[in-house]
Order: sequence, then structure tokens, then C-alpha cells
Amino acid sequence: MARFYVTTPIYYVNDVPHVGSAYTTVNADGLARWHRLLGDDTFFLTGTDEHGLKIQRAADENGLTPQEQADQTSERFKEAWKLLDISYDDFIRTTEPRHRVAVQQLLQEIYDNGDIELETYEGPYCVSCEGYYAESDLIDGVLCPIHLRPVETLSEENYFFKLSRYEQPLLDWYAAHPDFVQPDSKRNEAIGLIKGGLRDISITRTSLDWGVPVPWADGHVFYVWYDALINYATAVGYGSEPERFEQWWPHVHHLIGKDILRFHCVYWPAMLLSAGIEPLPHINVHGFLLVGGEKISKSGQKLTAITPAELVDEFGVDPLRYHLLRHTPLGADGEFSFEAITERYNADLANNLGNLLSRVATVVGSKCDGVGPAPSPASPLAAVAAEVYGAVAAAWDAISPSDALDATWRLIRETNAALEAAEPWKADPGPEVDAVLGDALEVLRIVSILASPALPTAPAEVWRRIGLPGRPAEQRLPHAAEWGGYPGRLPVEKGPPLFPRKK
RNA sequence: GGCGGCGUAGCUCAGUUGGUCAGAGCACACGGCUCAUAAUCGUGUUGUCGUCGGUUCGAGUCCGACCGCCGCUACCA
Repeated sequence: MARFYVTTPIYYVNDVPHVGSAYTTVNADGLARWHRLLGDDTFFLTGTDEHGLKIQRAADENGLTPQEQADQTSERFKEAWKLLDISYDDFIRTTEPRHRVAVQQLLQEIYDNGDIELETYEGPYCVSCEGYYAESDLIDGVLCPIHLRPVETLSEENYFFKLSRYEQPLLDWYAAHPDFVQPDSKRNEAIGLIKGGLRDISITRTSLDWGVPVPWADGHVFYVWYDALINYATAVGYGSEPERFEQWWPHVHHLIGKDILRFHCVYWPAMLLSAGIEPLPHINVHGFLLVGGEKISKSGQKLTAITPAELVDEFGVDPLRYHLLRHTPLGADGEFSFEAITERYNADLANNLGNLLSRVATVVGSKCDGVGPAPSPASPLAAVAAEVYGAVAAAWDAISPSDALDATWRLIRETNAALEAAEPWKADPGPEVDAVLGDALEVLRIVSILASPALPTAPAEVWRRIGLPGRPAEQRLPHAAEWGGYPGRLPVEKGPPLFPRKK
């Protein structure tokens, strides 16, 4: 059986969910749902990243323990994903014991291979921040950029990962695996980073204890990023269930935003190579959603601080998900706006899909006594449906949800045109009217399945209204997309508009 | 500064290895229809494919320069 393992980044719990994290997560969810339709054994992972100085500091400010701080914010992510109907199979938290075990084992592996060495780190340190700065970040070369107080030079013994040894191995892997990092523009960026030269990286800290302890050295904890990356391995059994890990790891796909490209496309693969874990994951890098050209942020003004919950209130879960998947192709940055989501909603959901259901249900009511007829095997729409299925499958395979939805809506448009040509509402009841209405019902059946990865709710309602038992998400492709699946002689219910027009 | 990315119709974007590549959807205009959520169907307008050169029989599609925008340069998708 085919397997598919998809991950989102684990979100850092110093922030609450915003539209950007929703964007990544909804895309991952769409992919997971698509693969479940294919009947693949699918594993969808998301979670939260909970170690590090920022968390410890936030906890101190709030009078909480770091764990309590992490518990609270982690819960916010779970709530957000519930609201968005995110069908994750596992929600990992880096403070869980299973993760500690995996981190210690993986990094011990690297240590044993000789790729981790103790070195002295020396640099400008701000006591108030309890952290080091790069010389270039200092104000006037001597002041902490946050506290505007003089920094002092401190040195600390840290363990370093010998990343510099992996320049060539990484370049070799990139050369041998053209689809390692997608899209190509991001792949080139990653290769550029590597060719620019890799420095060894500090992976432990002694100045704080909110982290995974280094097994071979008391007083050291792993630096948050190197513990975080390992979550993808932890969740499928690294360190605890070797056979499970072997099964899933070859099928892993990471979805990430461009801000963490360096970590995922350079550091993480190098760590895996060092630990002897192959193959390397597939990585798909997407851009940012911008509001008015600006990056979304929780601290921005009202527009950029828009939350997923507000959008769900305004548009509903399905329309928000549809817009996120359809509007901004994975890869480059995209613009997010109320105008755009409203346009999408009206044009695609209300006018095309929703209205198709309405008009078909009405005519079935008047010409067929409300009993849906079967489609005709020779319908011209059968060929369109077959073509569309091919395009949809290819698009999901290429991790292009927007193309998959675009193709699906082509079928809806063709069906509206076919109805227009046949004008069943003018004709007398009979085989010809039955055929064209049956075809339209068949399209609604197929579209319900093909749209279900994006829309978790509405397609099930379409399915029910055209009299089908079960749910679209329970169907199995490609068989379920073959023309002729609508059996006919089923009660068709009109019901209220599926997506009432906005404004 | 270094490295990298982007610039195609009003908007969001497609455009494999150079030769119906000047496109799709939305928006807009006109016409049709009235089953349908003022929905739908048909037709159509807009672009010197950032600029200037070059390679070529032929270039959004390759090369160079330039202009504009942006990203990364060690911890926010």
C-alpha cells in the first residue's frame, strides 16, 4: 500500500496561530485528505515547538512555569486547527517524553559519528536578554538593540555540529534528487546558501535549562532549533519503534514557509546524513501571505493582525480554506485580502458550485418529481470529467492545490454550459431531460469528491442533497471519479443556498 | 556589501527543452436565457510579455547591461 507522510512546521508557542500558519496547515490538510481519498496510508503531523529562551522568558513574565506557558499556547493551536477542520493524525509537542528520547538518540548518533565537537563560543552578550548577539546587530557596535545597554563579551563552551563537512554531501544530494526541494526557485536558493559556504553551528546551550538535556554532557541542553527539527522523526517512531520509522520515513513531505528554508533545506538534511538517516525528506517551500504588501504578524495593526477565527466567522470554514488553497499557489508570496476572498466566494462557491446545485435540484423537482435520474454513459461531460480527474490528480501529486481546484471548477463551468445548451427546464419530461439532469447530478457527485480535500463540509451536504449515502470523503479514487457512479432513482433535495452570496 | 528571487492584460496568475505563446479565471462591455443564490450561457476589449542591446531563420522563452521590487545573511508559517 502506498504511504504518504506530510508535516507542517511545529509552531513556536511564543506566538498564537495567525493566517500564515493557517495557510501552511490548510495546505498540508488538503494534501492529507487527498491521499486518504486515494486510499493511501496517510500520516499527517503538526504540533508545537516549546523549548528555548523565548518561552522561558515569556513564562517568567506571566508568572508561569515554562511548561504551563507552553501548555496554554499549544492549546491555542489545537483550538485553531479544530476550527479549521484540520485532520491531523498526530499533534507533537517537543516537551513530550517521546521527543526527548528521539532527540537524545539522534544527536547521540551524530556525536558518536564524530560530527559534534566541543568548542568555545565567544561573543557580545546582553545580561538582560540573557543572549548573544551578532556584532552586526549591535547599536553603535556596543549596545544591545533591545535594552540599549552595553553588552559584555562572554564566552561559553558549546557543542558544535560540524556542518562545514556537509557542503559537498548536500550538494551531491541536491544534484541527484531534483525534486528534493520544491519549487525550483527555492531549491536554487538552498543550493546557493550551501555554495556560499557552511559554518559549523552551535547546537547546545548552558545558559538555560528549558530544553532537552545533552546526554553526554551535564548542564547542556540542546538549542531549540536542533531539537525542533527532530520532531518529524519522533512522530513516526524514531528512537522507540524502529520498524514503524522505517515504514514511514521514506514517504515524508515537509511543508514549510520560506523563512525557515535554511533550517530545513540545509541544517536538517545535514543532520540526517550525519545520523545515517536516508532518504532525505521531500521539502516544499512556500511564500508568505501578505496583507497590503506587508507580512502578517500578530503585533501589526488591525489588518495584518487578522486571525483565522475572525475569517471563519466572516466567511465560514470551507470558503476560507478554499480561498487559501485556490488563491495563492504554493511557492511565491501572495496577497491576502477581504476583496479577494469575497470575489472567490461569490464567483466560485456561490455562483458556480452552489448555484449549479440549486438549479439542478429545482429542475429535478419540476421535471422528475424530485427523483434524480442516472447520467448517460455517452455524455460529453464524461470525457471532460475524465480529463479533469487526470489534471486534479497530477496537481495534487505536484503539490499544487490551486491547480487541482482550478481543474475541478472547469468541470462545473462545463456543466453549467451543458445545461444552458440543453435547456431541460423548457423541455417535456422524458429521456432527454433525464439524461442532461443525470449528467449534472453525476458531475455534482464527482465534484463533491474532488473538492472534499479543500472543503471538509459543503461537499458532504451536496452529497446528501442529491440522495447519496455515506460521505464524499469515504470514497476511493480513482474508481469513484469514473463516470457513471450516480445510480439515479435517488431523492434530490433543494435546500437553502449552500453559499449565500456576499454583499 | 555578499548571495538569491521576482517584474506577462485593471486584478490573481499559466506559459516544458526558443518556432499558433500572446493565454486562463476574475473584473468590465454587449447580446441571449430566465431553471437557478441579480445566478447562468455566448461574444468581445485591454497587453510594445520591466528597459536597452545581443545570439538566432525565429525569444516572455537563451546571453549581457540597466531600472524597479523583494528575500536571506544563524532561531515568527
